[in-house]
Amino acid sequence: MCLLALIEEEPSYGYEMANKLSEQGLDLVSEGSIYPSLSRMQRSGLIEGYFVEADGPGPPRKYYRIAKNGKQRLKEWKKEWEALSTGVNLVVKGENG
Amino acid sequence: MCLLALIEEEPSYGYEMANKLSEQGLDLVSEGSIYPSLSRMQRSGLIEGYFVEADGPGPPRKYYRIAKNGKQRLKEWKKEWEALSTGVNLVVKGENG
DNA sequence: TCAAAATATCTTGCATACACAGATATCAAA
DNA sequence: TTTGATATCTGTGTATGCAAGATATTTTGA
Repeated sequence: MCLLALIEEEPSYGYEMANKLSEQGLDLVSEGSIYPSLSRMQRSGLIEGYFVEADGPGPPRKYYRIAKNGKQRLKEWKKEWEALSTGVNLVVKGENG
Repeated sequence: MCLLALIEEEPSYGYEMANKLSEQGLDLVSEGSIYPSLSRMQRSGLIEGYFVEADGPGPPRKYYRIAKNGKQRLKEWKKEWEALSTGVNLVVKGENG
């Protein structure tokens, strides 16, 4: 979901997304998770990939943009995340019967 | 973490915890996940189990109370959850570089 | 009396996700 | 020409989650 959310804001590539997530404290998400996840999302039609030559050093970057299905899926995922995090917060803060 | 948090508040048993979590909208957590998870936590010393006869129908209930290691672990998990949910919320709300 | 329903736990089988580690490729700078 | 930064991808082991079903006990009601 986070990868999709980043891509929705603006197209990006794996390496850059790993760094962005890491900046937000989500450094548990390593490249070994990100690349397979991006591949899966492309295969299932949530995102579209295209290559862009790097301006600096390094091989071509595989950029991804969000697809129509991806926008829909992201909306659902956000709702699910909302419900999940709300529920978890209620439980860990001890507000339950 | 949610199971531990429930048990810390007051000792409980799997079936009851499943219902409590479900009330908070966490009905993704089915019994097929809860019982193995409780067993693992007992095996690793985070919680302690004991049997209590049911007052209504049904077989004896396996109650769990939190152990010393469990309290410590729960504190860590809460901190991790805090960092994770904060990070995810920043990303899905589009507040990143 | 006997069947059904509610309560409660546990196990097996399957799929999948992920982290870790390492392989690979490209280009710039020293 | 070697090092370092950038960038992607893959293989392996482990953990985990769920669905589904087996099992047990007691109450309720037909």
